[in-house]
Amino acid sequence: MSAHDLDRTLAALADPYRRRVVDLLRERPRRAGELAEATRIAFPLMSRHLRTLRESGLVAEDRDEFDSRVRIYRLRPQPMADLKAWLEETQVLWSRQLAAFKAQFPRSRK
Amino acid sequence: MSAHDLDRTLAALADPYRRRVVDLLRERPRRAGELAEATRIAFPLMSRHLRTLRESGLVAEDRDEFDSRVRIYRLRPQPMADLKAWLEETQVLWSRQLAAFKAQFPRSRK
DNA sequence: CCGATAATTTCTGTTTTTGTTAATTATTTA
DNA sequence: TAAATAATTAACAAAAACAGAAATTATCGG
Repeated sequence: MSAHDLDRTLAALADPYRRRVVDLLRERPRRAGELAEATRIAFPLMSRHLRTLRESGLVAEDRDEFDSRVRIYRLRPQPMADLKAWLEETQVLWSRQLAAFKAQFPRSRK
Repeated sequence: MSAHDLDRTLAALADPYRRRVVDLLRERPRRAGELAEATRIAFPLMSRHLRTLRESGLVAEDRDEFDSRVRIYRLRPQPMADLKAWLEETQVLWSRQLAAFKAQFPRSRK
């Protein structure tokens, strides 16, 4: 996972509509049209947001097995897992900072 | 923590320079000028990125105790903790999806 | 094959964000 | 108090992201 990937993930998640889509998809996969209606935006607009999400790797598209006009979107776990890993790394370095700080003032303040 | 806050956090993190700053700050607090030099960008540009980070709540600014021209930036934990919580919520809903899916096909595929 | 449906792409104008350079503010030091 | 330093704000041009409307593609059902 490169730093560049994290950028794309974060940029994709930074839009309110797109985060709304992710919020919907984490419950279950949904059709493109369903996402547009639930979000109250025009189809073409949703379509472009979905493309952005696809290109960032956050979602994937399947076709409905009975009607292949219908595109079903689902969340892909990897990008968000990578993001979470980065956040966790931050927290590790953080607690290390805190430890170093405490070591400077060893006298506990009881 | 509102959805709006998450947007600001994500938007702030979505820029490569700003993420570089966060990467530097998670090791230890640093002076504004130090951040500009380490990132190889002009001071005014860094200054604006720092403002964005400040406004998102990701960093805070202190003055050096001996020279108050110097501004020292440090990371604030809350926004990233909130973001992590959102990611974890996603993973919970996720595993629920997976469980529901498995329940539909109870026959394990030995 | 034809009309209807699901969704995407293209085109275009607008707003936001980004980077540069110049000017400004606040503080320290001589 | 004047020069130097640390950093920010202001002004402006270039680049990118956004949203709406129209046109296009692919597939289904009769």
